[in-house]
Amino acid sequence: MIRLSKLSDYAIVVLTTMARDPANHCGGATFPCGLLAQKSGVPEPTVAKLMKLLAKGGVVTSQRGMSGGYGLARGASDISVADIIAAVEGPISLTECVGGHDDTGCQVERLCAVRGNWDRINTALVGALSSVSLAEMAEPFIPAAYRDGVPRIKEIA
Amino acid sequence: MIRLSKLSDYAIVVLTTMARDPANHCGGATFPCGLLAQKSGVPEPTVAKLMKLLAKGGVVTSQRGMSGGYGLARGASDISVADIIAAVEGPISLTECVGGHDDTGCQVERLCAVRGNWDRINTALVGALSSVSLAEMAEPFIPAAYRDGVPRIKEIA
DNA sequence: AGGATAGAGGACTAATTCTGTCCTGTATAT
DNA sequence: ATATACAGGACAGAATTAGTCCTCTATCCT
Repeated sequence: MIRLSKLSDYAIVVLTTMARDPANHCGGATFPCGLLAQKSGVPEPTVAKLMKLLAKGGVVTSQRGMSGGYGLARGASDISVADIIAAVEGPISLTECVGGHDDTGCQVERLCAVRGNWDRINTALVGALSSVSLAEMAEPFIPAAYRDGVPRIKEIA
Repeated sequence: MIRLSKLSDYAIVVLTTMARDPANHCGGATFPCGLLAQKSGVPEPTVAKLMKLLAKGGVVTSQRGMSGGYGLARGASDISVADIIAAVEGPISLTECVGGHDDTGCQVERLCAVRGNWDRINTALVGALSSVSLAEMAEPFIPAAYRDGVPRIKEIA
């Protein structure tokens, strides 16, 4: 299974929480870690770790001092899932030997003529992750049965 | 970094070796583990482990006994990278809570309204991995400078 | 038939990576 | 001045992965 680290998963959850919060409807709202932990259900130390990474990655802005906190660096539609993952986990790549890491001492290197071809897959992957924005992730999840105008139970009765 | 396990990486390398081998030009050739290890540069015990998984996943066929070995189950163009990864690592999904795992005891579940939205990303990811075939991975890697008909050094002189 | 080859299946150890937590230092608003 | 809140790094425990090995079964060749 291709795994996303839990940290990235949490990042999406926390950022989604921020994007959804009414206080952020005008944009620019800041939330301290404790509040984010409370609203999202993610443990506070973990939230703190996360936000530091996200701030460094330019996904959120930070404000120190009293009544400080973190806020989205730009609109939720302008933040892609790829941005978030890159901030938390570093550059997105499936294998180690993509992008000029000639010093990894890969024993198969001499015989491995596959290397360059991974680029295609990485490109496809990054494209897929870039095509989904935080705003889309923040949309309420609607079970398939209720999509496309299928009437609710109440309306059936 | 979204990481592919090393095993999957090796799988691509080994399968690529098989697809490229002249003996397989007519298709249906079988290679014992030892030979595959030798040709690919991947340690033999690892190759053995790999091939078992790939056989179980239907990517390769196995033939026991003397002069037996493994062969591609179908043409290299009909084997996608997604097939290979699925065989080695199990179902492709970025997060644990996709696909009805209601018993994982996810503490955030109640507050996590993101779950269903991961499907979009998973779909995009699987699409990306399905769109690249083993045959494409087996193509010799040509540095960008020499693509698109740029003459080789020899031809320049 | 008998021996040699080669895969099937599973168990196990070591290493790596990830997770989650804590501590100290610095900036800011009241 | 002081309390709040982020910045940065260090660290121990847990979980996963990697890699190896052993035994059993099937098939081919002599």
